[in-house]
Parts: sequence; structure tokens; C-alpha cells
Amino acid sequence: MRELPKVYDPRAVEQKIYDFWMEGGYFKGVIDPEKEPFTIVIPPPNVTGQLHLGHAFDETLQDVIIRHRRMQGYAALWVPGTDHAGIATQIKVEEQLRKEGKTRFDLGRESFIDRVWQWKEEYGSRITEQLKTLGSSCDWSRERFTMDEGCSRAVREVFVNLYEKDLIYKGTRIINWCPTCTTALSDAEVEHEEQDGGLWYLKYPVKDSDEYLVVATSRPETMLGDTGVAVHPEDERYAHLVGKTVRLPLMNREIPIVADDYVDMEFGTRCVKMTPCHDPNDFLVAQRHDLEHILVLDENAKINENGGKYCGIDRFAARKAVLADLKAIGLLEKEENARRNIGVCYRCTTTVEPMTSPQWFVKMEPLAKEALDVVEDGRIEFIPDRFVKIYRNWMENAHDWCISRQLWWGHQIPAWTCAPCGHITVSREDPTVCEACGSDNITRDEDVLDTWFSSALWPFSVFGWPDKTPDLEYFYPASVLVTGYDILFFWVARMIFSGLEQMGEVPFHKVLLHGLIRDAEGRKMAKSLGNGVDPIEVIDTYGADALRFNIVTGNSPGNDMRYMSERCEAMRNFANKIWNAARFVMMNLTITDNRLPETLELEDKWILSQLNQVTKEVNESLERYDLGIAAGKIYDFIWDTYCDWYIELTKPRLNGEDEAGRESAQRVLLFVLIETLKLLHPFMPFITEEIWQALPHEGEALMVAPYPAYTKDLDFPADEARFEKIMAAVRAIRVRRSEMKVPPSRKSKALIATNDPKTFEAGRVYFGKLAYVSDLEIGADAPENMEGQVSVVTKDARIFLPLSDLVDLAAERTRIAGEIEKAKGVLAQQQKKLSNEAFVQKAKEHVVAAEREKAEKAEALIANLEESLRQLG
RNA sequence: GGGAGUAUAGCUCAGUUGGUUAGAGCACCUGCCUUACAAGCAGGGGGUCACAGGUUCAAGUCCUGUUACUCCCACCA
Repeated sequence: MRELPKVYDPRAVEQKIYDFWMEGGYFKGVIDPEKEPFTIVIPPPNVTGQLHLGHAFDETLQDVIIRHRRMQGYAALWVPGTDHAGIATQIKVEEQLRKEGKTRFDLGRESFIDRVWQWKEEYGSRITEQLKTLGSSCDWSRERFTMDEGCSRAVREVFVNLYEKDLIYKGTRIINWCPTCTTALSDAEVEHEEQDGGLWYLKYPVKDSDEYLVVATSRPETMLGDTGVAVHPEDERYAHLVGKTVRLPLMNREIPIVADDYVDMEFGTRCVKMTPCHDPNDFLVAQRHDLEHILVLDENAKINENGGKYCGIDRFAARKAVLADLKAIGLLEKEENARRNIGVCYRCTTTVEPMTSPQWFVKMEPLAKEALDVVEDGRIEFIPDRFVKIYRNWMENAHDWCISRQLWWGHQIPAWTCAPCGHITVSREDPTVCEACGSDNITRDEDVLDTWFSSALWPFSVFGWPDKTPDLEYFYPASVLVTGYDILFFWVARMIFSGLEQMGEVPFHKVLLHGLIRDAEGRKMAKSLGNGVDPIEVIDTYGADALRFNIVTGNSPGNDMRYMSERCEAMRNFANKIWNAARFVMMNLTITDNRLPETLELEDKWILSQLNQVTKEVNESLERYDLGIAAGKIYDFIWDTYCDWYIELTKPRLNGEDEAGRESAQRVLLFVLIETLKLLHPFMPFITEEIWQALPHEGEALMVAPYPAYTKDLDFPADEARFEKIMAAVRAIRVRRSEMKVPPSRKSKALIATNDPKTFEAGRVYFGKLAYVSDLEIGADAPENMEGQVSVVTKDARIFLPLSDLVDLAAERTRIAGEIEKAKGVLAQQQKKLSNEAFVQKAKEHVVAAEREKAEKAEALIANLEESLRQLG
């Protein structure tokens, strides 16, 4: 047993304890046919990222869950890993190159990729090392990376699979193009924000006529690619023009006027310019009317050679130029200011440009259906369940998923196009010849896959799929997935349909969705705002346990939370509280084992019964993934019940002469402390392990000790009730003394008049320490002379404190009369309820019983109060 | 345009399936360095649970409507 320092210093403990766990191999998931597996796969953070509070939140929840299950005896496994994060990582390396005055094109594809791998080697372990400082009990021997060999094989297998099933196809469709990242994006990767913009009305002259058609647009530069004007088929105003053409200004191109009911007859000018290559709706209309496709932007969003004299001009400059030129020739009818939603790239916030482009897509409809079913029928449970609606909404409307990216860092698409015959060969092994014509003149598709394509396979790729590995067999599917609601569509949805499609089974049974951590003002933490909080600094200041406890409490599933460092301070204080409680127990410790004593005192039964109750509630809360509630209960038990009451209660025994009494107090103190450490361990793993190691214990490590469970043997409801009587009396004395401002140094005699002297006799010894009583008399009667007596009343006792100099009899009478009024108020309410027949008949039995008891208590209290008042005269 | 969430003490938030006189932390007030802990102890003040209806013996909790804020989804030029 060691002497512990007075103040807990997490820095002296955490690293040491983590190393101890690692050396013990306790994080390792072990296949054990006797045990039930409990699996979590980590949402892989970006390999070159840095730990932020969002990660800390996510990882803490997972660690609490996995530690609880591990202690419960499950074969627990938490698989860690990182994501190659295509765009994000590529951007970072390109930034680095830029500082050297180079672009990726200077290096060429191969050396650029080499460079990224170097970068990954350099920074790839940073985030995982940071995860360790949080205490994450991941099985590091199973760490994976979305671009490691195994995951790459899984990606290839899935791609080929889906292609063969016709669920992946290549086609020229309208996609979202980011001109900065120079790649296509999926719909999910586009964020919408409202911006001020304009709406311009352009006049298109009808051929061989004096008429004009007026079209409105928010992107006038796209008119360079217009190939038609649409009006509604039933619009009489324009009926005579359908089939004719207009002369497209500036480009001097004749384009047809078509009738299509896409046009809203109630809206705008009722004429819509058609730019099939730069607007998804126009694209559809163009298909129906066989309009020409003219792409006018290049990959950097500059006007291309199809834009005539505007070629080479950036889209926004082109907008101004086009408008100026139209105005000059009198074809700009008017302009309006308007706020509108524009799409921006989720990585770089550049305005994305819708444009047609040959890309690869995953056909969503067939996949989405089953993925929705498993959530609807409960095979996968969302916590909280309101996310089912959001998920449904998305699944029912999901467009095909654009999976090709014009990047270099990522899984290159396994498709080869044949130069002579144009056939595309998609294959598990790199082909040397075209599978259709046998030509060896084939070239591999340059594009790579969306990062989320490999993330979608994570729940099974980490276990070695497509091989049937023992891990896959035993640990798949995961028990619970923990992640933020912000990646429900990016990741969760795609894992679900991928798991179902490839494994024929859900990838996890439950999804615990948490919110975002915001700053103290409720704003999103963002680099641009500079309001980010570095968890590593927090850990350094307050300790990982404090950060974890802060994050786990004070929020509920699915809701955002604000980060406030004051809360960390409070939790640091809590850690210190436990530390000192443990110090107290240790400095009084002479025993070397932690068995309970043969005989239990009243207060022992009380604390054990309370412990048992809190154990039950904590397990129930954890079962429901109400981690914050569970943590709160442990907090209250430790601070209020154990420290503020029980420890104080044991002091008379510990300091007493009775050997047996000293030992039994130690035994109960130690037993409850150890059980409490176990309860708390998933939440505050470091400090609990450190203390546990310093106490007499069985087993190697707290983290693999059995988690406490409710037991009938420690249920003492009758003793609890008896002890509550003593507590009530102690509290009442404290209140009275405090009201009279009697300092603790001034002790007083006390007389307790009660009809349950046996109970108070059992608790006699506590009144000295807890209620500043110097000499206690217990009996049935009040003192004969009430002169100078302060009376304190509970429902079970009338207590008299001779504090003659402080007593004002008149004031006493007033006070007691006031208390009677208050108690009568309570009683009246109860009686009202109880005299309501409907209540007595319809309410549950225990509710009625509780009300009766309450009424009885109030009655008893009133009787005692009245008795005291009478004696005061 | 569709959907979801939030609204409880000065601040940040809990509040399980409706059931004691609605809780915690921080802040505030009073008294205490009572030898585990002043990062502490004891006591206290502070809430018409956004608003209006409804269901029920009983509503912070369920239903309807209203207001305010937040978020997600969406191709109205």
C-alpha cells in the first residue's frame, strides 16, 4: 500500500496506467467460444488529422461502452483504424508542395502518391497516439487503415461485385464539380448555403419575328451553353412559338423552343432557358427533346472553347462580361437582387458547378430499399429513434451515388477501357487484354473512388473480408456503432447497404448517434472561427478522466452540447474527491483483504443497500445507452452518499477503541470503495485503476475486474428506512443550528424524544460528529423545563437543544407554527388526492401507497410539531 | 417547399415507461481551515418547466395549435 499525495495529479498517472494496460494485453479482443462477443469498430478518423473535441466525444462514448462490456465478461473488441480521407489528405499534401513552389503535376501521379504515403507515415500515428491519451481501450494489434492491403482488396471485390450485378455503372450525368478540388463530388458532399445573388432577365429574339422570349437566370454565363428554351405545353401565350427557334444572343446560335411541363406556368416568365450541361433539370428536359449538349466550363470553371470569345475567362468574370455585352445590345431586360441557395464543396467551400461529366455511379434504388427495411423493422436500432425518420427521408430520395473522384490519392478504379473496341473491363485481377476483343491496348481509368466507398465497407473489411476469417466469423456484425449524426448519410447509410449487400447481414445492431460539440456560445467549432478547443491541452490541464466525464455527462443522445471548461474543472474536482476518499480509506487501513465483515451495523447496511441500488440503476442506464444518466448516478453516490455521509459515519468507529468496530468499518469502507471504483471505471479509467492498484485487490487490473451487478444479498430496505430517520434528525439539527448561526465549535447537549428509541440508540454515536452534539439523551419524553430549549422536529423525533442564550421563545413559537402550516399544506394535498376516488381506483397500487405514506409522514410530523408548540406554552 | 430538434434556476444542462412540494454543476448569500479533500464541509436564496388549448384521477413528461431559435433535406428558372 502506498501513501498517496494530497492532490490528484493525472499527469503522473495516466501515461503510466495506459502503458500498464498495454503491457497486460487487456485491450486485445480474444475469440472465446464460451463468451459472447461485443464488438465496436471505430469511426476511422482522418489519418493525417488531429484529435479534436468531436473525436474525444465519439471515442469516450465508445470507450465507456466497451469497457463496461469487457468488465461484464463479454469478449469485447474495439477495432481502431484510420481513414485515408482522399480529398482532405490530398489537399494537405498539395499545400505542402505549394510551399515548395510545386504542384502535384510537377511530380506526376506516381511520385505524388509516394509523397502522400510518406506524409501518412509521418503523421499517421499522431491521431492514434492522441486517442491513447484519452484512455481508449482499442485493440491496437488489429489497427487498420482504409488503404492497407486488406481494405484495398475489399474495395476491389465490392466494386467488381456491384459492377457485375449492374449496381455500378459508368455514365455521363450531371454531377457536382468542385473547381478547386477539380473533382466530381457526390450530392452528400455538397453543402447548401444562402447567399446574396442576382436574377437576370435575358431577352432571346425569336427567329423571323419581332418577338422575344424572356428567360430568367441566376447564372447568366451558362447561357453560352443554352441549347433551347422551354415553355409549358398548355401555355397559350407561347403556343404559337413552339417548334420555332430563337437566336441565342452573343453566340448567334439558333436554338429550338420546346414545350415541356417541367415549366411552371405560375412562376417567373414562364420561359426557361435550357442548359443541359449545367443544370440537372435542363439535362432531363434535354433528354426528352433531344436537345444538344454543350459544355461551356472547363475543370477550373473557366469558360472553355465552346464559349466563343469568352473562352478562358473565369465563370464569375464571364458572368459580368456576358451581362455587360447583353446590356450593350439591349437584350438584358432587367436585374433583380435575390437570395438563393448555392452549393459549396464540403471540403473547401468553393461554389460547386453542376456539369455533365463521365463518372461512375452506384445505383441506389435497389440498395436503399433493404437498407431502409432493416431500420424500419428494428434489425438495426437507432438511438435516439427520431433519426429513423431522417434516415428514411434520405433513403427514399437518394439519387445515384457518384463514386469517382478526379484525385490521385485513393483506391484507383479497377476498370480498363479498350482503345480499339471501347469495351470496359472491370476485374479483380489487373487485366492485360480487353476481355471483349483481346486487344492489349487498354488503359486503366485514372479516377479513384470516393473515400466513403471504402469507409462503407469498414465493418467487415477490418476483419479480413472477403476471406472468411475467424475474426469475421466471430466479431461481425458489430454490436453498436457510435458516431455523430452529421455523418448519418455519408457513412452510416452506406455501411448499412454495403453490409447487407456483401455480407447478407446488418453491419451492426445498434447505432448510437451523438451530437456535435459546440463552443461556449453554441457556435460550431471551426478553424476559421478559431474557437476550437484542443483536447490534448484539456487533458494536460484537467486530466483525461475529467474531460471524459465532462463529455459524457450533461448531454443526452443525439443532442449537441456546449463545451465549457468550467465543467472540466468541476469534474477534475470530482476526481480529486475520489482520490481523497481513497486516501482516507487507505490511511485507516490495517486489513489486507476486502471481504465484508461478519456483522454489519445499521449504517453499513444502509450504504450497502444504497450501493446495490445505484449498481442496479447504473447497469440499467448503460444497457439503454443512457451514459450520462449512469455517470450522474455514480457521481451522486460517490460524493453525497459515500463521502458526505458514510465516510463521516465511520469516523467514530475508526477512531474508537473497539478493535472489531475499527475493522468492520474498514471492511465496509473498502468494499464500497472498490465496488464504486468498478462502477466508475468505464467513465474514469485512469484514476480508478490507479487507486484500485493501491488497494488490496484480487486480479491483475481493475479494467478486467467483473462489473458490479445487483444482488439480493445486499438489499436492506428496512435498515435503510431506519437509518433515514437518523439522517433526518441530523439534518434537522444542522438546519436549526445554521439558522441560529451557531458555529460548529460550539457543541450542545441534545435530548431526543421518540417512539423508536432503538433506532436512535443505534445511531447515537453519529450525533456528535454530524450534529455537533456533546451529550445525547434518548427517551420518550420532552424535558420538563422548556425554558431555553431549542426544539427540532422530524416525523420520528422531537429533539431539544439547550441553547438558552440563543433562544427567543416567541420566535420559536412563530417558527414552529410556520412549520406546522407548511406540513399541513402538504397533508392537505395528499388528502385531496387520497379522497379522490378516481385516483385511488385508477392509479397504480404503489403510487397510492406512496401517497398514503406521505400523508402519514406529514401527520406524524404535524403531531410532533404541535406537541412541541404546546410545550412551549 | 418538406422534415427534425430545442425552449426547465442568473449561466450550461439533466429529468427513463405520465405519479412525492421539478434536480445537478457553475454563479450568488450565510457560517465553517470539523486532522480525506478549501479543487473542501454545513446551510440557504433562486424556476407560473416558451405561450394557448386538450386528454387524464394525475402533465415538465402525452395530443393539437402558436411563437422563437437551430439543424437536415429539396432541381423552381
